[in-house]
Amino acid sequence: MIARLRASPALSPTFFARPSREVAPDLLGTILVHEVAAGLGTDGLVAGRIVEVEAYDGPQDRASHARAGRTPRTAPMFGPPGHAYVYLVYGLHHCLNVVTGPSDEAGAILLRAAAPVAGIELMRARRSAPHEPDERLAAGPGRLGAAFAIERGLSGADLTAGALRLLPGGTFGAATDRAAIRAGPRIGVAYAGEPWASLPWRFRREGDPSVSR
DNA sequence: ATAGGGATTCTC
DNA sequence: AGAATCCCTATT
Repeated sequence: MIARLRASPALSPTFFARPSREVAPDLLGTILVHEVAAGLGTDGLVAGRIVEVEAYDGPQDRASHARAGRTPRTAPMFGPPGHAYVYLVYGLHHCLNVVTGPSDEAGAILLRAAAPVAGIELMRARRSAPHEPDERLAAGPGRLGAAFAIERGLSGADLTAGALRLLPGGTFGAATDRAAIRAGPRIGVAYAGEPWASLPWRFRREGDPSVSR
């Protein structure tokens, strides 16, 4: 399993070069992999199947971090597709996004939850959650960040090549069928006002136990 | 320089 | 329901 994950080619930049709300549902079922080099304490490979995402658009989307235009923190959102945008929320949790659309047009997709497929004990150790069921270890954007050892230094990293990457869905096990995808409003964006707060830009696999609560 | 607040999670 | 906790962004 680990060897196959290491050998699999990642999704290409062209996959991400579309509007975030179009890429978002296609991300369900893809596999997030992060290999951390030995010697850092919590080294090893972890992987999980993406089961929940949220699309964010450019400055016109008042729920998006791009609403203030290009700033030091959000610069990756205006960069090339397929790269990471990482931020710290509430001073506590690191959240991982994938940048979409062409360079100079802001767009990103927040990875909100994944079903663990490899490195499960490593995820449990990083989360310091000895009694958490396997399927809940990356159930939520902050939990996913901790389980996958996401940090701000990864913001701007290329997710189509490198230690942190996304693999196509369907390669390992069944592909996610479109009928099982459910759309709804994004979480925690009431401050954006209408219509942004109600747009159905959160996508998840219906009934999957790893979706956030 | 400083104030206000957040794309969350855990515990009480 | 409330706390934890840091850094971003806008304003003075």
